[in-house]
Amino acid sequence: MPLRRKHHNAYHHGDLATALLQAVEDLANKFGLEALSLRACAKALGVSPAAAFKHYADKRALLTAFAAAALSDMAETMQARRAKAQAVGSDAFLAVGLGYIEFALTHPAKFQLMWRRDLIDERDEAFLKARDAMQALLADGFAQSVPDEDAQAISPLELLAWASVHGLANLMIEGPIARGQSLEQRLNRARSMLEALGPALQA
Amino acid sequence: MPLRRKHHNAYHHGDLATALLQAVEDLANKFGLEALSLRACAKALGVSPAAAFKHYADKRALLTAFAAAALSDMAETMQARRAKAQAVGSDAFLAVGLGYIEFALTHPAKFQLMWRRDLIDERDEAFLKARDAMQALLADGFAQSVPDEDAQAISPLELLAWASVHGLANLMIEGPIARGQSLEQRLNRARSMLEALGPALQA
DNA sequence: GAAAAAAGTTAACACTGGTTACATTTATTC
DNA sequence: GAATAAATGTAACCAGTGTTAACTTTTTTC
Repeated sequence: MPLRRKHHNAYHHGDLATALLQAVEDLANKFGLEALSLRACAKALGVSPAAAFKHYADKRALLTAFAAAALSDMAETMQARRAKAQAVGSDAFLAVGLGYIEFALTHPAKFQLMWRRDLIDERDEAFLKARDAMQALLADGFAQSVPDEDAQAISPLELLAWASVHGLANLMIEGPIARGQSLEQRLNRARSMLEALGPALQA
Repeated sequence: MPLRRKHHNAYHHGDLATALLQAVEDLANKFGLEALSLRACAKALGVSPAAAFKHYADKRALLTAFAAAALSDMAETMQARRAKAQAVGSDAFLAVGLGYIEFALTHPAKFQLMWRRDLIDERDEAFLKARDAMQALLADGFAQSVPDEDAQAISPLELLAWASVHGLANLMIEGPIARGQSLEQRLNRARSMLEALGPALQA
């Protein structure tokens, strides 16, 4: 049964637009990105397949909106981690890197969809804005000790940091690393990896 | 027109089993993994859609065979790189890492499909064998200076090396890094990244 | 309260894709 | 050269998907 809110009964869903975004996440997490379909989302919400088109032009538009929101989410999470670390005085780099990996592991659908060029519209303004914002945050968080000549360019060290957390997230989500282990165990391995990266950052 | 070989005319293809593997690669590289279908492969080979089932139980079996071959290919490539580097006396670690990335960039279909748990049968013996072989090769190539207590376990340093090349490959293939740049330019960035990793390996 | 807008439903279309049953053609075996 | 096996084609089935058109119900507007 859908929730009933002020001014909304069973016929009018209330906020189908955001409910669809949630359905995308739920179904993608349960059955995988490839099994995702508009019809499945509609069915999960108890709504007709055609209803989605009143809120999104097509499937790609829905997934693009989802990806943009996912990017913002991720950026927000990492920003919070960095701020917290700076406040406490602990390693901000480690906090950002771990935040990246933890977000990916706890929100696999969001993390995976935001890279799927075949499923989303990369020219979408909101999406591009969100992606640039996260990229800037990454460069900022990863390269605090490394002075950038060009703020746009990504230095080898920044790239190393980004690639290693990105790669570990992928290896853990769809690869053979740490399969079947708990989130804590995985994060411990991630922390070890990031600590091993330390010497490269001072050099 | 299909090639005609000894004892094979247009009706009997000759070696449809391996031709299908090639078709998988070609179509995946051209149109992406998601656009891949048995029918498209059959059409590309000028063969009926049903013909594939005489050689593979189903679509998944074909893709699994492809993934297993891809893993063997990749392992072979990296082994060759390592041997060459050792013969010349250059950095074997760098050679293996660059080999990983170059293989991924020049054979994106192979690289991407071998991680797609939703498309292949991970319990397949040939596939598992190939994956274990590559994993062993990676650990061996990446961790020459790092003594392993447990040969099965992957040390933080090994993980760092693997994750960074894996991540960079992914960021370059489907991510926003080095988009539109030539293979050489990309490999240069990869080399810079790997060189930045150097200090971590000596520590 | 009537008119218009918004949100949903129903029903269908068009297409794709994997898969199978059965007939047909070529290759191999004895 | 006949019999058998192997390889392919034909045709269809069936389930699923995105999408649209036309109609209905609720909400908002004036």
